[in-house]
This record gives sequence, C-alpha cells and structure tokens, in this order.
Amino acid sequence: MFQIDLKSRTPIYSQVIDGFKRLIIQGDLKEDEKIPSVREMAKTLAINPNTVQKAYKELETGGYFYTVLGQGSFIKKLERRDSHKIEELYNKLKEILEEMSFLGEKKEDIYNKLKEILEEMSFLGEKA
Amino acid sequence: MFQIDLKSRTPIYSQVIDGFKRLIIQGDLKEDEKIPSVREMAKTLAINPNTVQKAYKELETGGYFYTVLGQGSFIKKLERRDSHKIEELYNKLKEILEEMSFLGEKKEDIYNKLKEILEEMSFLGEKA
Amino acid sequence: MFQIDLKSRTPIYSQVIDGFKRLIIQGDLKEDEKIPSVREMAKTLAINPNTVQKAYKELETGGYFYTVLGQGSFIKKLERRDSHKIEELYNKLKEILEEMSFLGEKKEDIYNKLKEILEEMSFLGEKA
Amino acid sequence: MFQIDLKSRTPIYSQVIDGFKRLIIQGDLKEDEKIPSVREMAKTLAINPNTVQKAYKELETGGYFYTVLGQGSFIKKLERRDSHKIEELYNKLKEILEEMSFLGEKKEDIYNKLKEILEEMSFLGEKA
DNA sequence: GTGGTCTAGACCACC
DNA sequence: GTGGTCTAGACCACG
Repeated sequence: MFQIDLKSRTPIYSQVIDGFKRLIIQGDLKEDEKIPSVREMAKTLAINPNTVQKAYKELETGGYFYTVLGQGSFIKKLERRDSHKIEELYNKLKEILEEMSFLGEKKEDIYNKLKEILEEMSFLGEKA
Repeated sequence: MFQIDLKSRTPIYSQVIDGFKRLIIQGDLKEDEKIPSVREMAKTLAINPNTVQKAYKELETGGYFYTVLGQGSFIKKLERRDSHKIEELYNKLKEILEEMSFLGEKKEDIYNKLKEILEEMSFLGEKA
Repeated sequence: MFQIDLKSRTPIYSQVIDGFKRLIIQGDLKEDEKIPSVREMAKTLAINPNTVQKAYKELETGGYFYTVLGQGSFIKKLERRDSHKIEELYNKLKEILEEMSFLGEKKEDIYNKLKEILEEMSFLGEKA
Repeated sequence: MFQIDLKSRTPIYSQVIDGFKRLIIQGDLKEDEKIPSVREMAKTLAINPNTVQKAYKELETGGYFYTVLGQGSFIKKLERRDSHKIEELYNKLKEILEEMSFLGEKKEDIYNKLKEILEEMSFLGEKA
C-alpha cells in the first residue's frame, strides 16, 4: 500500500495517516471498503499495532474512517464541500506560502509554480 | 527585533532562527553587522540563554553567522538559498491542493483564493 | 420490526435490545406474545445468531422476556421503569447544558431550541 | 482535583477528560493556568502516564488545552460562541432526549425537569 | 477474529 | 524538568 520511512523525522503514525489520506484521495480506496485490521497492518508495515491504532483513531476522528466494533474499520464517504475542513486547508496553505516567502522564494516564482500544479491536477466533477 | 510566541508549537529556538533569517532576507541585518550577545538576546526575548545559544549555533553552521572569538557573532554574506526546504514545501502544497480538489473545491475557486492570499502577503526583498 | 445500523458505534446486541424495548413500550408487542426464534431473528436482521442470543438473554434477565423451554420466548408483562438509567441521562443533560452556557449560549436560546426539539420528537405511549 | 473510578465502565482517559472539562467549566481552572505535568498527574491519580497523555492530547485537539513543548500544558481560552461546538452539543442533547423518551419518560416530565435545571444554572454574561 | 484500553518501560526533542 | 513517540505485552468487549 505504502512505505514507512523509519528514518524520517515525521512520526510513524503520521506517515500512516498521510499514506491513507493519499490512497483515499487518489481513489485507490473507496467508500465502505474494508481497511486492513490494526494487527494486519502493523505486520505489513513492520511497526507496532499501537502505532497503527493511533493512526486509525485519528483518521476516524478526522472523518476518513468509520469503525464497526468487532468487525474492523472502513472508508467513510467523504462529505464533499465540508466547508469547515476546506477552511482549515486554506489556512494551512497560507502558512506554507508565508514560510516560502520567508525563505526568500519570490512571489512570482510561487505564482507560476502554483499555476503549473493546478493545471496538472485532474479535477473531479469538472469537464462539461 | 522580533517576537517569540511561547504558545506556538514551533520550538522557540526555531523561532529565533527564523527571526534572524527573516531579518537577514529583509535586509534589516547586513553583512558584517554585529549580532547581540547570547545573554543580551535572551534577556531581550525573555527566554533561556541555552535556547538562544542553540539558535546561534545552528545559524552559524547554516552559514548565516560567523563568529570571532572574544568579539561576538556577525552576519555573514548571504549566498545560498534553502532549496531543499522549499522543495518540501512545494510538495506539501501539492498535497493540500489535492485534498481540496478531492473535497470538491473547484479549481477556479482555489485559483482565485490563492491569488488573493499572495497579494495580501507582504513579500520580502522585493523592490517596489 | 426494526432496523440495525451496522455503522453505529452502539453495539448491535444493544440495538436489538433497544429495538425490543421500544416495541414493547410502544405497545406493538403485547404480554405473552411470541418472539421470533433466535435463528429467525438473526436471519431477518442479517446479523450473527450469537448476537441475537446475547440480546435475548439480556432482555430476559432484564424482565422483558420469559422463556418456555421447547416453545420459545414471550413478552413478559411490563411493570418496572428504568429509573436508574433515566437519572443518569438527566445528569448527562445537565453537563451538556453547562458546557453550552459556558460557551456563551444564552439561556433563552437554549430554552427555545429545546422546546423545538421536544415538539418535533414523536413521543411513545402518549395519547392524543 | 477529581477522582478516577477504576471500576467504572467509562474508560479512565475519558474520566480524565471529563474531569478537566468540569473543572474548566466550573471556573476552577482559568485561562493560561498550568496543568499538572503528565507524569505528575499520573502519580496523583495513580494511573499510567500514557493514559494521562492520551487524555491531554484529546483535550488539546478539543480546544481546551494548549501545549508548550518542554514546558507543559495550559488552559486555553475557550472561544465563546464556537458555533461548530455548540451545534455538536445540540445534537448530543437531542440524542439524549430521544433515549429518554425511548425509555418511557414523558415529554411533560422532561420539559419540567429541563426548566428546573436551566433555572438553577448560573448563566454567564447575563443579568442587567 | 476485530478494535479499545491500559500498563510498563524506553528514547527523543526541547527548555 | 517537560511533552511526544514507540514498543511489548496484556486484558476486555464485540461478532
């Protein structure tokens, strides 16, 4: 599914969270699809079950998973146009842009790069 | 010079480092200018001298300061650009944009909002 | 009879119990009426017979069912009211109201909203 | 500060969370006040530091604490009129009311009891 | 089998 | 000293 970089400074559980978010966003994991069990995932990634558990819990409170006790976890239908979450993302975006400017990256360069990224991205539900 | 936000999750020593980088990028601190001593700076910012010391050391190894024994630290001529970190930030940016698009935010909306954010931001080192 | 919500965090066996209690309180199931067998019920609700079994057992010890060996289970005459649990709920209610008031919600607003909620709710066992 | 009931069915970490929420709501803990350290709290309550840690983390993501690395956790200023949180509380309220009705509690009884609770409560920022 | 909670003990970064 | 992360191993409730 994805790889864990034990040497990275970003915590393992964060990597797990990001990995799943990616898979969901990319469409590799779809609504109501079953997630590997905590134990199984831990074995696959060669990390401790508690670490996986922590990641799963956070994904659940974040609205990406739902859990049926004794059955497992599943992909939750992502509410489109969740304005609360989108606002959060805009804030994160702003922070990053500020950090960039701060490191000396020029406005013009950022602007062009952003344009490029946006154009490369496939947007959902667009196209006549 | 700059403010420390105790409540922020970014470490104080990082804030000190960033503060100096910003001042240097903005041109407020110029080549060979003298930096306040560790003790003085700690007093000014109301933080622990150890913390300032750590920041100064990192700024020196990062190529922003140079130190003359018995005299103090000074601003070094800035040459490099932290291209590695900037690349990381672009990656984060891309992930966020993807998540937004996934949540149903339209390309056009994102584009406009980004433009807005960029225009509001004060950019350093840009000539009028 | 009633529906099971697999996605809900309340255990399935609890949902079964609640479902029966509701039917009894509403008067849909009357004294000495026969309950579907464990196997039949499991099939109807599309859940595991073990789960139904657990629910039936708890309903029996709770005084809602009685069982005749070789014949099946039946509705017992309802007499008691679960006053302990209701008291607990009132306490939870109070805590929530306190948290609301703490967050600045006005007494009047709470009052009106509560009235609204209560009026919208369909109450059981109330004569027109 | 508060007691932990090891025999209770509600998880210890939840009890810790609820305990702190209570203290904050009651005004016993005020803005920017320091919370006992994870280790200290664990000792006081005679539970494992990890359990306390889990509770603190959740209180932080819930907006009740803020944390300064290497310094400790502190009470966060609660945003009054946090409409998102208030809406959540109304939903919880509704659920409880439904459960009550469900257990056979009469609309009228609930109504009167609620009125009583609201009148007993001291409301902030009201009067004159 | 599943997830959820708890303990004990360890190591890290930060102040 | 502080919080944050991770591991190992245990027990429970649920299906």
